[in-house]
Amino acid sequence: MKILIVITGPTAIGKTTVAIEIARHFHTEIISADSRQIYRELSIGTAVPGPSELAAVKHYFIHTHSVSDTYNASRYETDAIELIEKLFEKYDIVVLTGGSMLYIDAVCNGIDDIPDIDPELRNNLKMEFKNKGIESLRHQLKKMDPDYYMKVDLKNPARIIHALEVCLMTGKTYTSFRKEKTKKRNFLILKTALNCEREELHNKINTRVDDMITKGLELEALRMYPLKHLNSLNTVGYREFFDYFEGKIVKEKAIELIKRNTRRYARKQLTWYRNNPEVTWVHPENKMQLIKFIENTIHKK
RNA sequence: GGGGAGAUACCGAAGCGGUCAAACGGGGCAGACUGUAAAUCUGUUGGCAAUGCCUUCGGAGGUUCGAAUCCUCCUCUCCCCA
Repeated sequence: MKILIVITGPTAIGKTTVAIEIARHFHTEIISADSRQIYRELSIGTAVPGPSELAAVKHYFIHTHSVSDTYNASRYETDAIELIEKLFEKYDIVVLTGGSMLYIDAVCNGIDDIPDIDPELRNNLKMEFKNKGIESLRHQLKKMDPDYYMKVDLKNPARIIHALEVCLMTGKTYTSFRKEKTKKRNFLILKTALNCEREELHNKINTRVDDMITKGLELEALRMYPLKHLNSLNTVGYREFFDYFEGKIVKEKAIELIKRNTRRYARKQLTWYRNNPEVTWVHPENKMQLIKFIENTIHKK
């Protein structure tokens, strides 16, 4: 039986270090599940593994794309599954690590097939939202896909726009694409997540952000400033600096906001799996517990 | 030493006799989530055995059927004049 070991958890908890130790222990490789570390222009602000870490274990999906490429959870699913199958020809165990919960979900459970959306169409809908407000979008969705209209969060423009763009693009309802069926994978998935006391996590986040600043996050963000409109740069650590560059806030405020927004991001990540019984929680210092847990599972199978 | 302004929940800040456990903002916490997901959106935020009860609006008294709101004294902060 092939096993995919998922190691996730909030940002700054120490996933990289743990994943490397686990991968070395089981003599295998690491697939990154991080929606921002895939961009080669982003290093400091996304805390990509350093050269020595990348040399210690082979990593995939780090710096593989450009911020101007379109990438999303569905593409990641396709790419990752293809890679996982290839790696399983060589290894019995593969490690998947990262904090992008939707990406991990796409690999574990699959995501429905929906045609690619024309960027212009999306833009038009965005403009419509800006000019006419959400009510106009709701009204259209109610007509085009009443079933989904009943289900969606009607206050969330992103959801409504997405459903609408699918309807307009395909001429079919968004509901018709939402099979919501969990895809069966031909390998076992072991879900683990790292976590610690909230205060400890906040300390880790603060020191990490300070560290990013000394490493030159400001300059990295400045280089990205001309591309600030890209979704890939709607990212904690960059957008706060963009506001600073535009004189909207002072630098100290930007740094403070990066810390706050990172904390919030960590909280959202925790919410994703907190009540999921499939997930085994481990303290990042407790690698032995994690290794034992994995070995026990292997022996049972 | 003289004059003035103010002390409100985690923070900032409204309220100026009942409809106040107290607007609003921030922060915190909780949650949703299927192609933008480090995104987007929502709820909650004195305590509890909770359609009610208890303790709160610097402190101590007082007026009143009733006070965060009025009066007296005290403590502290800020500003102006000396």
